[in-house]
Amino acid sequence: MGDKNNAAYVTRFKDIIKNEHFLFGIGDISKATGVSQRKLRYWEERGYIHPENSSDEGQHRKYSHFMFLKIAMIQSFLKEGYTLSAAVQKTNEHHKLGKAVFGFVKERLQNFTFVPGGYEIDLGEVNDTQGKHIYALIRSNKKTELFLK
Amino acid sequence: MGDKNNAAYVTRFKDIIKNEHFLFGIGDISKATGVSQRKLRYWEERGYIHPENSSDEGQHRKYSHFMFLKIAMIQSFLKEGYTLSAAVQKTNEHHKLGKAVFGFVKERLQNFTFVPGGYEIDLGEVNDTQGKHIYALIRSNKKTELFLK
DNA sequence: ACATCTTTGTCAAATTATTTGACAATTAAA
DNA sequence: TTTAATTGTCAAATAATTTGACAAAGATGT
Repeated sequence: MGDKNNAAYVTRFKDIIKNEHFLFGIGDISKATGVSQRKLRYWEERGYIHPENSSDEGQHRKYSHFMFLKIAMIQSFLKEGYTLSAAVQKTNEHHKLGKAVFGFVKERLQNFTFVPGGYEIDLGEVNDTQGKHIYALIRSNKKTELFLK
Repeated sequence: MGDKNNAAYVTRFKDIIKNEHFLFGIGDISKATGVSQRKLRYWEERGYIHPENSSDEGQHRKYSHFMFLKIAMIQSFLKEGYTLSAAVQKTNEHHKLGKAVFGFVKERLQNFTFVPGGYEIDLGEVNDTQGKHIYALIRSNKKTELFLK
């Protein structure tokens, strides 16, 4: 159980991560994924990826986090020997996984308590457990533990 | 239980999110947080925030996701009426929460199953439950549910 | 083996975004 | 009211990206 201050902090934190909408320049994506800018423009030309730009937001390509994950995934399959179009197909099979995974934590973060070396995070109620919540105990240099309370 | 293909996908996905290291330009941060570039440079001057640059990575300021969260949090406190130094202090109280929260999901993602409208994600074993795992059922337009299996 | 197609690299000229330094304007504190 | 802190604006310079073009490399098909 976090105290009142932590609840406010979490509310603020949740608002930020829930609404975070950041974009990367092509150079940033290239460096972060190891895919050259030339490749990125070609993939765009082929219709595999899309920058996210509105007309009032500058003339440079800007990519979302979702697109970053997609690009990294395509690259990963390419490295495995897949052809480009196959890599794109494999990537698209679960193109919503990233949204789901990160969306999960953004939705489920209820509260947190500061503990020695880290945090205990309340992820909310678990079905069929008489109202028990699942907590993640996250400490530096230790494997995260999950427990019910 | 995901099948063999999904386990490989998750491994790849985990590798990407675990090692993701992306950086934002100052314009991107400014747009994403609503904090002007002038302000960001002033906060840097004051020692409150730091771009992350190595000498071989260009001359423009580049900020990490962690720094993005910090900046957004400071802005949030400022909007609440705190002085800049107080906002920074409040933000620094839990400067590791972001790392903990996102680190949790990166560490704990075990596997996933595609279900109608979304995914069922296995987050691994829960203490004192005879080896049961906690699953998140994430579907579009539905609240995420957690259950033990 | 050769021809064709796809993909990636390189480069120049132009454009856009960021930098620094400086000063002004606004806001907050004493 | 004065002083200090914070933010806005601007010019000149520099860095990063754009587009178009062509070359080079790699893959595919006959």
